[in-house]
Amino acid sequence: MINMAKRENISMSVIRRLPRYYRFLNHLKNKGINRISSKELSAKMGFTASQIRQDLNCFGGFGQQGYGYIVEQLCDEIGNILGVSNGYKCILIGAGNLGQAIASHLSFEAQGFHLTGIFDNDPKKIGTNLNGLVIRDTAELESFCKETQPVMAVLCIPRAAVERLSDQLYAMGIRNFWNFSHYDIAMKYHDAIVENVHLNDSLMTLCYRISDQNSQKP
Amino acid sequence: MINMAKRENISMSVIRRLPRYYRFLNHLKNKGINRISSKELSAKMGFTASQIRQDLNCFGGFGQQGYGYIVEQLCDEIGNILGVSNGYKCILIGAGNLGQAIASHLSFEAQGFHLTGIFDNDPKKIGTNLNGLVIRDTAELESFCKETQPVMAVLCIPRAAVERLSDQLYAMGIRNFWNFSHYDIAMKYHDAIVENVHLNDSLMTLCYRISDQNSQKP
DNA sequence: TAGATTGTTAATCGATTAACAATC
DNA sequence: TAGATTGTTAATCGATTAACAATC
Repeated sequence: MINMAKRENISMSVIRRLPRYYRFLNHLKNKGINRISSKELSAKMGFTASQIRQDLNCFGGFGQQGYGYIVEQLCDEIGNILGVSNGYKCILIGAGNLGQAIASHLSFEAQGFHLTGIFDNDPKKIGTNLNGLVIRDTAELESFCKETQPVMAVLCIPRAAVERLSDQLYAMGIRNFWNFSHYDIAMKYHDAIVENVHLNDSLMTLCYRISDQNSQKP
Repeated sequence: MINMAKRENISMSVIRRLPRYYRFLNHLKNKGINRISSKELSAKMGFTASQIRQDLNCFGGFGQQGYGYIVEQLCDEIGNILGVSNGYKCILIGAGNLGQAIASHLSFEAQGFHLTGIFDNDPKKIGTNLNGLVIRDTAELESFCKETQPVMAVLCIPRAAVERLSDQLYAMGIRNFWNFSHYDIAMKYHDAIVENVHLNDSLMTLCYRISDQNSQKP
């Protein structure tokens, strides 16, 4: 809705850098810094100034020639582009350690989403409170979704459970997933948006890099 | 150590795909599948067959012409490349929700690392048990590291705490970090390997993609 | 042997960087 | 105005895909 003028097929490489810009600019804004040039930002963030200008200009000309960018304005602009105040309704499935961590994360820090329901199938957990929300029985999923129409589901359940549940969620109209399981859900649905957080993959990558560095030493 | 013959400056794009290969091949192996061609794997994983062959050949010729790859052999080979049985000693700092989730994750699922210590500065947590390890006072960090020489540190603490602690960890010889904070630690040390998991960034990316798709609908 | 599929080289595509005219 | 820095086009670099000879 906002400034869609220029936007057209933004590449994933650019999209993945946006939150980083937002993070840094927010930090500068809170520190009371007013103005910044792409060159200065480049030094702070480790991107080239050229890339920063290139990235920003996918969405519009936010700077002033000869002057640079106004931190607060640019920050808000990127916030809007990201949709930090969209408040998309979402549900979280799986209230284990990870689910609990994500739930508190979602309530306190994250923006752009509004957590409306938490589900688990452990009788010990059902009915208890987590960050101001009562944990519901997975059996209630269908009625709950019919009523509240969540847009996104956070999947903090094991692989096998996702294989079972994802079809149900899809059938209920959910097309967006934040997936923490090892299951590659994106292969299944052509019109779903899936953001994966594969912690194991991340850790293995680190392991490779450590091994690799060690083997390159004399 | 193993098959370093071909390996030379592997790109991050390739490295990030390795755990995914490992995951899929492991799954096939467990299902008792013996043989697979790059074409079949391509259909399952959503990479092109060409890319799969290209990737694997960074490390060696693991296949047989006219036949394909032996699943178990290829899986083990990639496991070795990743270093899944290296058992690098590591410590975890921050036993909040996320830290707890990661600790159980590390003990049960992840490979390549061995968690030897957990630290927090909350008196309520210190001394309690988490996944078979006692939570220690952050004040003991130095003596503990001198004694056990961990190679990697998992950072499950807030940004401000990382700013303070990272220098200490670096001074104690730790050069590898699995960083869950919003602080970009990699900018600080030229010789550190940092694997970031920025959950907020991931979530914001998802938010952007949802907004973007909605705005492109009629 | 014929068919299949690899390993590898060449072609294409996309992303990053450099350069510079426009302009505040 | 002169200096600075953007927005944007062109050049470079790297990653992916296609093609095919080698060979099981």
